[in-house]
Amino acid sequence: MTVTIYDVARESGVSMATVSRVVNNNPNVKPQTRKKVFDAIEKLGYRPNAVARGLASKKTTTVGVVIPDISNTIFSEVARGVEDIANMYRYNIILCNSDKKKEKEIQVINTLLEKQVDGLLFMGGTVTEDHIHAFKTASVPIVLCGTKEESENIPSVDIDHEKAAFDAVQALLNEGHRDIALIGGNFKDLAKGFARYQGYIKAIEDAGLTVNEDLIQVGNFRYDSGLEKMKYFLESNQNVTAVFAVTDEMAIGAIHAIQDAGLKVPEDISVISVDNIRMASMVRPLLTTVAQPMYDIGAVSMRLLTKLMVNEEIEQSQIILPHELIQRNSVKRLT
Amino acid sequence: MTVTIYDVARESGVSMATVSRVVNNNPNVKPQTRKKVFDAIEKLGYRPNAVARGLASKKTTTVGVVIPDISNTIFSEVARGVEDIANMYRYNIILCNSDKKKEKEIQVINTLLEKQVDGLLFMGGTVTEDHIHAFKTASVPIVLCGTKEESENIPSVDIDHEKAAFDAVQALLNEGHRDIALIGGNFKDLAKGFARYQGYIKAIEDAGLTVNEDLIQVGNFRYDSGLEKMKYFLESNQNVTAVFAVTDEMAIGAIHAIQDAGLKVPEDISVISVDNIRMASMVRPLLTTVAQPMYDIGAVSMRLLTKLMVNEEIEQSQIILPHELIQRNSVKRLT
DNA sequence: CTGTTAGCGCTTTCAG
DNA sequence: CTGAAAGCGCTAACAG
Repeated sequence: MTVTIYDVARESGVSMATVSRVVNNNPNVKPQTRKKVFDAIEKLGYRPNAVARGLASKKTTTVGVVIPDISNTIFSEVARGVEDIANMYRYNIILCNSDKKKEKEIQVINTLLEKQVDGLLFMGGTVTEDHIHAFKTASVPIVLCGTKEESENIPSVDIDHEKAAFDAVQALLNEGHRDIALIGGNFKDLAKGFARYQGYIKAIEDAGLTVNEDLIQVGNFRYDSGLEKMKYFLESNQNVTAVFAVTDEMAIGAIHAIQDAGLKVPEDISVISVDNIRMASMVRPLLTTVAQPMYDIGAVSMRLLTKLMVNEEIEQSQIILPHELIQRNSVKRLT
Repeated sequence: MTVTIYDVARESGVSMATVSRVVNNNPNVKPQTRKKVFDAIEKLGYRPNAVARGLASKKTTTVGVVIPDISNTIFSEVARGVEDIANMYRYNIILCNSDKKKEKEIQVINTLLEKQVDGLLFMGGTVTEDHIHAFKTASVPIVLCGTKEESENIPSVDIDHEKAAFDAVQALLNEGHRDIALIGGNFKDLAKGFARYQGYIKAIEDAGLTVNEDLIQVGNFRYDSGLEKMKYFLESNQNVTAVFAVTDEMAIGAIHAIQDAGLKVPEDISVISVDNIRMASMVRPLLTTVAQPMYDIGAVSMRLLTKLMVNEEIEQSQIILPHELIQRNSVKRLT
């Protein structure tokens, strides 16, 4: 039924080894022989079986990717970078959603390893002891994408979230703002929740101001919570002239809360955040934000992984990508 | 180095076959034996090799998914539905971006087939003869997700794009609008481009009106083109009271063009579209649109594929999912 | 309930 | 430049 390498060998009058060589572009084959084999392949409609190849060669040319949620634009942009580079190096991607649930993460890591992936890309929240344990049982390289862990023993690529937040808040400070509210995220989320919160604190204190706890609310990174927390600030009559939201989505929610209250951004209140999702330039006013290079985070992670998979020399295994303030129209100088 | 089923067999004093049975939950194993085997597995840290299993059993429990662009929210929401259901039935997903390029599509279909996936989910634009040819060489089931092809011989799941557009335009008509502009998409895209255009035409004609070619512009489905085409209508002083954009993104672009011109939505011009992406409820005014059940399209496709993969009886292989008008705030009755 | 024995389709020494 | 042969780690009859 299915045509195998053996059939091709017989048809073209050579051995399996030779067919294997031509299929794998091994140069040690006489052109004539090569042609005979190609003809037979064509004639029989032969398609190499990657599973058999994987078993024999112990390489599957596929890498496992564990991602919190592919339908979340941040992650899907990262995933695109991952896939493009994977594709460039002829790897395929097995994608698994984890919803940031530890159990699920560990579970998918294991099934990915059973599938004999040549490498693993892990995107997610926090890397716990259990994760590290699971990684240790792997005999293939792993890189953390958009996260990192304390010991810095596992290769990773991310931005400096604290500094990004710091820069955002400082941009507000530079425009004369002093009463700056924070719409943060769960501190359990080390990167976006905690580090970005820290950046806010640090910027405020660096400016010689004191942090006002009343000006801090924590949401869940999403639009609705940004809207809700901003509404709270407005209704509780806090005297804020600017707000820093740790994600664009929350910032956009905040903008709408402000607008819904009959106020204007940035005339009445300025808004800034971190991320630069596509939507940031699809709102009115256009959102000023600190851009995190999503695509690049994915692309660079994958590139790093490809090197690791072929035991290439690595100069730097803890990569911090640069971020950049994108000035648009949601921040105004305080007069 | 790596521990195999053979090592476990030796360690637990049984045969490979028995180990295989307990690993695969075959009930024909005495509890005691089962326990011995589990102990050995635990002790040796055995992890089944899915590649070897795949070669021996001719099943890989993985399905290939070809998707135009995972970073596009529409597709990533569909992909989430696909993954959830795949996961539920213990399948893994190999994801390949195609950018809707025919060459790339055909190419990834082939590599997916080489990887011996148990089934294929194809999302993309148009299904050509070449695609059909590629599908024919496959010995595994295929389902089209968010597309379909003329002959209706390939299982598919999608919505009725023409009817969805028709309903959107009719909603405008019902509110008294007569001068309705269309911001369409490339007609080469049969589903979103052509079918939705047809729905517009049909609704206008059904209402006894005549189509005004001056009120038709075609964009590229994205935000910027919606903005630009609307700007054109505004500047060319067309007397429109409402616009139907074939995608939410273009509709949001149109809303912003209107607002940028100092007019209001829906007071001055009403806007409606089809899709209901998440962003539709993250803009001001909230976008009125005909919802296409993205997640379900993915979920149902995958469910259909799981049935096909186990040769289950299929009652219906051309599935049309329902769409629904979501009334929000971007449409107003013409007074 | 358990063991034996063929392969699955390919890569990879090792010879020549 | 080419061929023979030994697996890769597992499943699936088949026999008992």
